[in-house]
Amino acid sequence: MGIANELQQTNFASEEAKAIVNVIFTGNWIAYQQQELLKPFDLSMQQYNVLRILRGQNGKPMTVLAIIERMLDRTSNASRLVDKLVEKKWVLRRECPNDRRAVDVLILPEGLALLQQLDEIQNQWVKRFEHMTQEDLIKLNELLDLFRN
Amino acid sequence: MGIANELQQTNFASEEAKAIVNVIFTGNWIAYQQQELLKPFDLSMQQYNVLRILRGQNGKPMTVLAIIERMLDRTSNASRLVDKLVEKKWVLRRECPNDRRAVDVLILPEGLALLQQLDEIQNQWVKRFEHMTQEDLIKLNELLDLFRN
DNA sequence: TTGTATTTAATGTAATTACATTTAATTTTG
DNA sequence: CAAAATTAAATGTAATTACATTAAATACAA
Repeated sequence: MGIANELQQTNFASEEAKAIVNVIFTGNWIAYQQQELLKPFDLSMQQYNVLRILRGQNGKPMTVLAIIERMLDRTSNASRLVDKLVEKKWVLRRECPNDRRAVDVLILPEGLALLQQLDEIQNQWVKRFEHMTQEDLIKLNELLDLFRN
Repeated sequence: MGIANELQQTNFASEEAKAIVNVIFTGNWIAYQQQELLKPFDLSMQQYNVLRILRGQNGKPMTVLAIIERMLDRTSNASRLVDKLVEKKWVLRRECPNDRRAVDVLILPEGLALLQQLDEIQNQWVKRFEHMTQEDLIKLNELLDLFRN
């Protein structure tokens, strides 16, 4: 018996206590699935997140700091994350013209192509949530937002 | 502006896509808070989880494998996790009498006392969810369970 | 029984992460 | 302007984690 079922069975001190464990567990669970999905592309979730942030800029460059500010999972290692993306030729790094301390990062066509490919895979993949109604999903999102205040 | 607000603003491809990001993000967010809460006790979340599993045995020993099976966050490094708990004198490790390959792990009174102290802190801490009704929390737990199928 | 396979835990390792420090550039202040 | 403070990114490091391998004990099969 996995923990997935066990969560329903275990008796928690309170509904709050259960929600805390449930949110963490479900987050890890879905993160793991996403990692598996990205593995064939040699892409970590954080790298994927950075690529999508850069795509959102519509061609405009971003400094490393600006990237960090928008990352879901903030880390001071954004430099090394960008390193990996540069290595794989998905992004370009160059000195920022107005501020020589800063570094501009730009997504390359290869990176955009990769994201497009992943968009399609994700669209297929989310079909696993067909058992949830649109109303369920909206409510879940609302409650998670509420959970964080 | 943090990502917390940004989640509401960003336009996702679908409610499913938003839920995926939301569950992961909220999981990381609450896990971080829990880590901060445990930090003064020099206890990681995984160690805390193992201690609670052992408490659940009501004094009966468990093998490392049995612990792994019940862990929220499965890892093959349970050996090293138990190492840390032994170092801190919260648990006892001894050869399993019926199977000399296996190792029995037992929570010590010091470990139980630590957990009791943490129970109280957690009870105080969950008050931060007072803005959610009991009904909200139950619904959230249901939807998370549904999300995992 | 004896050799093979399996099980249990520990260990080796490479990569990742968190946290602090460093380096270089810019801004602020006197 | 010059010195001090701040900022941006990179780097060093120690700890953690994931994954594979090892070592020892047990189970199984010929």
